[in-house]
Amino acid sequence: MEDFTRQLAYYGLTARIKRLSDTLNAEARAIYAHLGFEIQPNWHLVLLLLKDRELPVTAIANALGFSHAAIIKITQSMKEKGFVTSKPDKQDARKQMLSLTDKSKSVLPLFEKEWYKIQKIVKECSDDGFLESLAYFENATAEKSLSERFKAYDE
Amino acid sequence: MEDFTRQLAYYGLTARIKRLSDTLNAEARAIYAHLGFEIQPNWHLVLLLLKDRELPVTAIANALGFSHAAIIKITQSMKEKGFVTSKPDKQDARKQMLSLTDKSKSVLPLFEKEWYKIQKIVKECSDDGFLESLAYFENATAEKSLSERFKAYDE
DNA sequence: ATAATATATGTAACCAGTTACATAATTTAA
DNA sequence: TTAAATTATGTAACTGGTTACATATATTAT
Repeated sequence: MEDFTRQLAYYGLTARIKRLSDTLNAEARAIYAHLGFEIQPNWHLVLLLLKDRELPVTAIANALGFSHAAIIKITQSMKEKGFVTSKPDKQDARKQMLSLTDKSKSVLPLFEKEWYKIQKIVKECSDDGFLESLAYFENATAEKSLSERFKAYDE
Repeated sequence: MEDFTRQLAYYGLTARIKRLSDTLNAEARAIYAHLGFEIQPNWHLVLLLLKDRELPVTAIANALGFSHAAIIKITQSMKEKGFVTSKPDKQDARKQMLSLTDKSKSVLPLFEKEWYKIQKIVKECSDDGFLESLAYFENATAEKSLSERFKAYDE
């Protein structure tokens, strides 16, 4: 029996999306290993985000759609590898402003060259409407979540 | 800054897919809680798969695209809740044949009614090409993985 | 027949995220 | 101006998957 989840159409969507997510992650890891880059998936988001700005944890979490706890973990590993630093905000002592180190800035052009290739390859594997379809779904569920829609269904 | 990952187009795909996956999972949980169903996301895959068949662990793993270890964990919880049972295969003593219990069979029609609603709602949130786009990506990366494509890129 | 290889299940350790909770700083309101 | 509410960071416990390893059975080759 080949891929039961496809036969299920919308019933199998969740599982297929999960699988796709795991695949993309594993592939990113494989590519970084191949290149000898000591970075992990998702770090590129932080690197690109902080490229032109300095931001506190919560702002990064909001921009990327992760929990603040996740951002703390991610940036802590990035700190250990010397890619980011933090210093308390002068105006608001609660905030830790995160920014790229010189090391980051010096390797970023190299990273960006490879990310560009990856992006081309991902695009090559996507049909024309993929990003639009994804945005459509994101917009629809942001407007009214699936569970809210479900509760409203019978009324 | 609203959703930096969208600005990144294909650079942000992985993160958006991950987020979508997590959302779908959380929403499924919320709906089951709302309905008072004592099942978890992914269980429906196993229930539908075993509805008309008896299968060993590995076959389920292959059909659903999970590791066999994941299937063991999932079906163990399902056993604890009384939805599946296992018995050793007569022909091959290595295999544990998994099948639905009477309890499962009796509640399945009720579950299927609600899954139908969920499926309608997911469809409502998807634009026409979504499943096709997803299949396109799955096919492309199955044929040649992203990391293989990457390695071949420069040649 | 027996040795080597392959397959099936099960377990352990790990991983990257989550939610829930704790604490400190800031802002708002009485 | 002080109490209450909010916001920001950080930590702990949990979760649902993974890979790596161990063991039992079956299959293949000699």
